[in-house]
Amino acid sequence: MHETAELLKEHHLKATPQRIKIVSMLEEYGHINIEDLYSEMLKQFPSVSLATIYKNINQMIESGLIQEVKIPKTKSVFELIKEPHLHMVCENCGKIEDICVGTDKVIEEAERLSGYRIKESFITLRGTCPECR
Amino acid sequence: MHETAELLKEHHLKATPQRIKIVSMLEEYGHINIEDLYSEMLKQFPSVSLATIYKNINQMIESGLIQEVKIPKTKSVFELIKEPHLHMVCENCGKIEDICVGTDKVIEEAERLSGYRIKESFITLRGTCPECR
DNA sequence: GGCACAAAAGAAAATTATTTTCTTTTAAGC
DNA sequence: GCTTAAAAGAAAATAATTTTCTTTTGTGCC
Repeated sequence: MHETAELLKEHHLKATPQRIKIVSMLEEYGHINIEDLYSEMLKQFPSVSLATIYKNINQMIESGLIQEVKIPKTKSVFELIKEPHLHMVCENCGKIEDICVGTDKVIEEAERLSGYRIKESFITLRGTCPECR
Repeated sequence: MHETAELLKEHHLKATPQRIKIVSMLEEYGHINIEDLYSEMLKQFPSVSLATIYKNINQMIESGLIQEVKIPKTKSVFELIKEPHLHMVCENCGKIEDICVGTDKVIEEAERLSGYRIKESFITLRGTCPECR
């Protein structure tokens, strides 16, 4: 059995063709929004329902397989959960890239200044990518 | 004329009572979502329309007076634009606090690693506040 | 202070996004 | 292969946001 199916099973989700496709797309594209997910799915599953997309995305979030990335001024995208990273968004071409830079410093200082115990960090930086300059 | 009206004028927005109230609330609460904005407005303007809230919020965003803060797992809030800061969200009580900690280090390093020219940073940290521990 | 007018408010309808319900289909264990 | 709980799909329902249109009002100007 291929790995994507395994991944779903580990998260207590039945490995349906639609789900396998969703996860494959997340692996392929890294970040994808509902609209693109749906139109890509339609190519392979002409009768797929948007409800199926939403239901699956929500289940995958609940099971801890993926997370929503809310981006200022843009539609949310979804991504597989992996090691901590930050998001670079190009305001020109819309591309989103992960940067695995140590965010420990900000977190540490914010924790000290605020007295909060920080569990998760969501960092999105906007600017222009090298190709758009 | 009071300062809030001045602020609106500077942003080329007519100083209507409804707008003055919205800005006052943003000043008072710091962060507020559409729902709370609406229910607070209703107390003073019983016939205010949700469309008025949305239209004004959008105009204020366009004019650069406020910005939307998209928070993972929660409704967006709006805030007056001021000096750069990050957001601390308590996952227990939902409180949102601004922390004016230098985020320059991450930005600098992300810029170096990614080759992007960064213009804006959106940093949200989730955890538990001192009162909830 | 009163007038003129563009802009804003409010009401209702329209659109878009998301969720729910219900029936049919299917993956997974035996 | 058979059973069954879970998932897919279709359609309706709900929620969120925007648009349209008419009435009202803030602002500049006299």
